[in-house]
Formats: sequence, C-alpha cells, structure tokens
Amino acid sequence: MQGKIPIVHFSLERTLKCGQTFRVFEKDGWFLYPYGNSVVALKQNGNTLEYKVFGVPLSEEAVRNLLGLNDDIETINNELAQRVSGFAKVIDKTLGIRIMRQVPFETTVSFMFSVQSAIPLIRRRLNVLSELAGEKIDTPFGAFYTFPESRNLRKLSDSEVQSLKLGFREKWFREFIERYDENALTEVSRMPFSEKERALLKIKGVGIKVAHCIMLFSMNELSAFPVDVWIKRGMEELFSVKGTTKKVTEKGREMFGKYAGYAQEYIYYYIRKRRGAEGGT
DNA sequence: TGACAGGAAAATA
DNA sequence: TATTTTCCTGTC
Repeated sequence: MQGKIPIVHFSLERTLKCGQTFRVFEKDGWFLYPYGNSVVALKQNGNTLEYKVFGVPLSEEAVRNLLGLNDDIETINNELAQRVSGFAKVIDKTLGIRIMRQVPFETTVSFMFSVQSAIPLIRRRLNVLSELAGEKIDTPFGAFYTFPESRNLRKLSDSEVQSLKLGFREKWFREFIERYDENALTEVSRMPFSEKERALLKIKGVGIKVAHCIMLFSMNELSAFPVDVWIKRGMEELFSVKGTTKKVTEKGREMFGKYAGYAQEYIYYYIRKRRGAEGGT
C-alpha cells in the first residue's frame, strides 16, 4: 500500500518535529510513524509526498487527514497575519507546519506523560509502553510497535508500569486506564468545544494545557491554544502578553481566533528554533 | 553535586 | 478565587 501525494506549503520534517507528536522514527531517509494499527512511512521530495503503509491499510485520504493536508493553509495563514500585526514574520519562518489529526486515546496518554517532562523523556516512556503492550509490525525499515489498546494497558504488571518512570504521574496513568478507554475519548471528541474542555479537565493529570493539546492534536479543534513555558516565552517576547496559563490561553484564543492552534504551533516552533532547543530545523 | 527544566493538584491565604 | 507548594526523573 503506497502512493504519492502532490503537496504545496508543506514541510514533513517541521510537521513531525514541532512537538505535536513524540513517536516518530527516522530510517534511511524516511520517517516512520505508528498510527492506529498501521505504520506509515513518509518521505518528502519537494512538492511530492511519498507514503507506504504497513499493517492495516490506509487510504490516501486517511494519510492526508493525518497530516493536516486537507487544511486550507493559505486561508489560515492569511487570516492569522491579518488579525495580528507582526505575525507574518513568524509565519514566514515556520512555513510548512500542519496540525496533525492523531488518535485521541494515545494523545491523552502522551500529554499526561509530558507533564513536567522534556521531549526525549516523554518519547522514552511512550516507546517503553508500546514495546510492553503494543502490537509489533514488521516493515522493510525494521519492526515498530503500535500504541497499546486500553485493554492491554490494563494487563500491565506493577513492575512494568514502574519501569515507565512516571513518578508522580503514575497514579494518574493508573486511574486513567482504569476509568477510560478509546470509546470514551471518541465520545469526547464529538462534543462541542466547551464541553470537550470540561470533559477533559475531569481526567486526573489533565489540566488546561494538556486539555488543549488533546483537542488541537487529536480532536479537530483548530482554535485550541495550549500554553506551556515556550508559548509563555513567545507570547511575552512577541506580543508582551504575560500571566497565568489560563490568562495566556484566553488571550491567545482571542487574538488569533478560529485558527489559534496554528498560531500556537508557529510560535512554539519559532521560539524553540531561536533558543536552539531539540526539534528545531 | 546542586541547579534547573517541565504542568497539575492540593494546600493555603 | 488567586497564589503558593509539592510531586519525579533526568540532564548538565
């Protein structure tokens, strides 16, 4: 299962490395991304995106949707540049980033694990988890593991859970897999914005930042605006906006409107690149 | 080795 | 309701 997709205004590398996803691997010039019960191999050559799917087949449309290729990026960028003066220069330096449409259950666990943690540590925890309870998929690029299903997460032994080194997050994770499954998160993803936010905030270990990450990266809410330390730095440096996470979240959504999530990714990438953090290219 | 990085929840004012 | 404190693992 493979194909080529013509693309414009798209950077595969920036999209996969801007912090919205953790489990992406690089091999032989390809990016490998476990997605549901598939592994997607992706490679960009200029205006062509080449893909191969292993495990459960995916349509070209599914691959496009996953990578945000159905978003009308010119309209989005014009809207953002028009609403906020001075933002065009940020867009210029971050061109090609798309918001992915990931799996809600996996995204929730991923960002719960991300609390007070740096990206390499988050990635390690998720990879250990997938190797412990995910399905192995063999590809010509090597073997990769799918993100585990909730019923398999519940079978993990205490020592296996402890091997994730979750620290104070461990009790959140245990409670989460006890009380929630894929269907529960799919239900949430069908709610309108405010109800989604409220439902997500009920999950222990999910605060306002994580809730907005889940909505933006896996629940099709392009107006969500996750605020972490990098966004706080960026919003202060670029727009002199400062305050609590809640205040900056509200201000960002108000400033940028229905595509605030795209603005957030641009700011995140822009600031991290400037500070030389991991993930900037 | 001690300072620092990184959000949510509980405690406190 | 707003602010402070506590919680863990890992890097430098």
